[in-house]
Amino acid sequence: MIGDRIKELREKKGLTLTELADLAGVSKSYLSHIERKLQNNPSLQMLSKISVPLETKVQYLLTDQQAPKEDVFDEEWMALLHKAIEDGMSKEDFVRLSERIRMQ
Amino acid sequence: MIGDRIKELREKKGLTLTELADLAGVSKSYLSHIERKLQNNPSLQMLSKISVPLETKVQYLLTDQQAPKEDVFDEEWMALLHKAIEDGMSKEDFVRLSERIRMQ
DNA sequence: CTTTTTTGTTTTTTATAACGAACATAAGAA
DNA sequence: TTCTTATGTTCGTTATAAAAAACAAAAAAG
Repeated sequence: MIGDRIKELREKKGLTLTELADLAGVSKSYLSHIERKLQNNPSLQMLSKISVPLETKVQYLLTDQQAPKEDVFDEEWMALLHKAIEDGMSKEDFVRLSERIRMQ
Repeated sequence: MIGDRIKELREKKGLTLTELADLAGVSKSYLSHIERKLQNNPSLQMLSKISVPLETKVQYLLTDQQAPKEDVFDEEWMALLHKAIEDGMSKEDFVRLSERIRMQ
């Protein structure tokens, strides 16, 4: 549910509800309602505003963290992989290092 | 913009505006407004309803029409990443790992 | 051709998202 | 202790998302 996701990201950033509301330019009353799921139908613009101080994208607000298997390759993963490849990571590099990390 | 995206997917599926509205359970008047961008602030529930007959996800409605993810990376990359994730690699792990590769 | 049905648009109305202000509660400072 | 100050909640209102209905234009059927 979107309310849980927002609260989770907000607290991960160490922001209070009031702080996030101010930074995002939305009312804290409504943010409170959303987080407690008294309302759970925010608009795109609302989500877009909130995503800025949370330093994320609207899409990521919608992905729940216990992603089902088919959802493993969400947009965020794709972005990360894309950037790594651009930075010069080869498949061999990846295999080598990921195995080493797994072993330790 | 979301209206263009919806119209694009609707037409790709060969659906009329009225058909999509009926299938999704939303009013055609509002759908018309959204597609023509007279309104461009739909709610999550609205997008969720529309995503069903369009056979897509809300997240994908929000992504602009770049190449779908399957086309960006090849099968081998997908398999490698999939395996690594199954072995417990988190996004944070991946970022650390790719930074190390970049540094070497 | 005329009539009917399909398409999307415009208008009007209703429901509710979202706001601002008042409020409660607790934590910290005096 | 009492007085602020920071936090989130509840209340009352406003703005607007979304529906329903009426409409226009075209396409298809007769």
